[in-house]
Amino acid sequence: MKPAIQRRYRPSVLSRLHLARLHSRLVHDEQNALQPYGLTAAQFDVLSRLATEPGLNQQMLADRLLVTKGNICGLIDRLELAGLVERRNDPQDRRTYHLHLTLSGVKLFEQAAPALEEAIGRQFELLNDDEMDTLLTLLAKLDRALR
Amino acid sequence: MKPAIQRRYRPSVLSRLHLARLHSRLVHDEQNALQPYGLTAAQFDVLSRLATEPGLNQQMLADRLLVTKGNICGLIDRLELAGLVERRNDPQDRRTYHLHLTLSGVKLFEQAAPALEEAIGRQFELLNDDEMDTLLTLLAKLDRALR
DNA sequence: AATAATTGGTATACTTATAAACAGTTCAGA
DNA sequence: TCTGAACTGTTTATAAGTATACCAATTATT
Repeated sequence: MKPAIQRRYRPSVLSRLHLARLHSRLVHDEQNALQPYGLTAAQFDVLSRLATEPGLNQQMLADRLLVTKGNICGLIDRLELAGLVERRNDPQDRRTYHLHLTLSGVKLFEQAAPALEEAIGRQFELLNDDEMDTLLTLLAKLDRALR
Repeated sequence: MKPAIQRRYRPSVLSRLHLARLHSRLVHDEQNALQPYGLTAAQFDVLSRLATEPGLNQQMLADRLLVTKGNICGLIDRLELAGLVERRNDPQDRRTYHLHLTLSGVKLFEQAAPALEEAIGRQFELLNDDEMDTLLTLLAKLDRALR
């Protein structure tokens, strides 16, 4: 039973490790919440974005979600196959598609969204209003630094 | 130019969105820092863990990194092929391997680690000591809630 | 008008991740 | 002893994700 060597990490590295592990756990938790609806986190993100900005094209959607258009292409393929999203042609520009939720896409999103919100609420319920505020401020500050 | 519909999110959901975007940017940034060394973030994580806990088996390593053993299997395959890690047999238990860095694995890690630390330092340099402390506390609190 | 540069979507190859099934090994207990 | 449960690593199928190269369509430049 030799003790593991404990490195002393610098505060920034320690924060980064914590953040990575927390993120991993949050994602795992949310996958569970979405599973009953047959959605992955990435698919939900697409539905969510298209619910608020219908008609986006694939490149713009990729920019919103911070992923590549190649990734979006496959995601939309699967969502279209599942009948949740449709590609509509643009009469002005034949390179592009406008993405829209189908009726069942809207319905599924409206069921899944509250379930996910509730799961997220539970994840953060240990924080009081002040702490939540502080966290938001710090995250925003870091976010700004990397843009 | 129709304005995008702005949903009003609850604080917990807003925090979660911020956190997801921040994580995405941090990862992207770190991939860039590791690229000169021919390492991905996942591969670096393996090297880092094996540097502090040599002799781990694949299941234990998977537990440490919060991933599955199936994932580790492929990761180690590639790292072994690159000559950075080796699998050593256990004379007592023929099911298991002990994982060790090779000499070049150690060397590469010792080059890449400071570069990554520096990148992480830059990511957090906008926070002063107090803020860093607060962030750590909040992350730890959330982390605990999900364990 | 002709050509060049940019843009949008797709295809391919690779890495990472999960879950589930599988094969061999170890070990506890009847 | 032998049988069954548990464990270790591998494989497979599926889903994301990147980077790169490509084609077709649009826009800018000369």
